Amino acid sequence: MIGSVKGTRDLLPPETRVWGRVEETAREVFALHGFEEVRTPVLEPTELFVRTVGEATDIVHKEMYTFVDRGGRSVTLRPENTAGVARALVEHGLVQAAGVRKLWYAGPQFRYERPQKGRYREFRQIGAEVLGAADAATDAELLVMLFDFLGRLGFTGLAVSLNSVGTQECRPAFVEALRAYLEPFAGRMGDDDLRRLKDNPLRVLDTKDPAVKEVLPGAPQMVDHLDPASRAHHEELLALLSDAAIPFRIEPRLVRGLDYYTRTVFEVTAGGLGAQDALLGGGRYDRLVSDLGGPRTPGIGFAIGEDRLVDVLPQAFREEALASFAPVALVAIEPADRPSALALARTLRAAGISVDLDPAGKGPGAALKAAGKRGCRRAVLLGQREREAGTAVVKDLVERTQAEVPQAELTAYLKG
RNA sequence: GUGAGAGUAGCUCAGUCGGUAGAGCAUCGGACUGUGGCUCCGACGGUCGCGGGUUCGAACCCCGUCUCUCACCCCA
Repeated sequence: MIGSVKGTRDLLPPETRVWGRVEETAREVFALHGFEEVRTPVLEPTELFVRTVGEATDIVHKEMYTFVDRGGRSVTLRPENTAGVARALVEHGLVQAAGVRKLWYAGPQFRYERPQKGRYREFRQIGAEVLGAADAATDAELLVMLFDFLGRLGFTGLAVSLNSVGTQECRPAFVEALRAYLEPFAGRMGDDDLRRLKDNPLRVLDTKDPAVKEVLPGAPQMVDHLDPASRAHHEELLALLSDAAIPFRIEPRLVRGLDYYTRTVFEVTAGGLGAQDALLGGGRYDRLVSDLGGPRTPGIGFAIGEDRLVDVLPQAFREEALASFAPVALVAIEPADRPSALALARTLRAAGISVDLDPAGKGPGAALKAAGKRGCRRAVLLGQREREAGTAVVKDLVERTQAEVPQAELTAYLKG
């Protein structure tokens, strides 16, 4: 037997109904906020991610599916989607100084990691990006949209964790201040934190080591080292979110794993996800487009881990989605009933009723049993008697009741 | 890349001291040729993840390997 590749999985019915509903909801909500869909290739030039996500990041360093294609080009299965969206906009000349682009996407991403709860090698993200707007109001509106989406899925009690990581100009000074503060404590650090201290001291703020956590409250904070413009941006965002009643937490130690973030960064965590508890993450990336050779264009976006989202989806939304697929089973009792069954199916479908046509053969008993297992809630039976009377028997498979209905009234009966 | 646990029928699992494998559910057939879910009877179904070793003999012990689960790392 050939199994699926490690860390990938098949999504099968009825679970795919839930995924479909989540994606439909995203499409609706995002459209209400003026976002349009964008689809970019799964395969991108390796250089795209090296330049944007950052050569020193774990994603680029050890998690990418990178290979040389038959033409000798180094290509990579995208580990995230923001770089691809930015690349596409630059390539097609769609970023102009004056224009604002609001886009969303949904699709598979790939990272070569050891699978565990909430983490797969192929995973799906639903994300949105705003390019061409640098103001705090844009950040706020993006988060408003995000919470509108989460709210429609039925999530309650979620809050967004917020921080500012400053800019390329003010961050180095902070990093040095942090390093200077942490170095005296190197003696109590394990190998992981020593490596972080050397390569990327910001990551030490994320440590899980209790001995190191102990000294973090005294560490310098990024918010105290922001340049005046970044500070003003941060404070304006907090005020706007308060006004909009978006639940947020200021998280001075929040850092992100992608190099391209500037100023605003955020994430939402959720219970029930195990150790990988980040449901979504995002932030501002004011240098990304220019780093790709485009005009200087600010941007901000988020990416939701769809696998994780579905994993902790509120029960009511899940149940509604599962119940949303319930075609009417149309049973031709004898082979002679097939022509009229086909014609009737066509009429019902034209009226917007989902019809699952059962093959004649094993008798109505077997057909009804099979229909119930497929999730049909109602069945329409057609046999010689009905054919002669111009009627059909409509059976409620849940209530176990039935009624004989004139075929001319069937559409109205089934819709009513 | 590191660590821990697990892999037996389609699914959930049992399998004693090492003696050539079982249950429930599901599936199929029958009781029941125009009305399902309950019940009863029967059948189908396994290279015990894979490979090697120890042994007269391995689902069971040993080694390797693959996959899954969880955690580290990292992130969505």
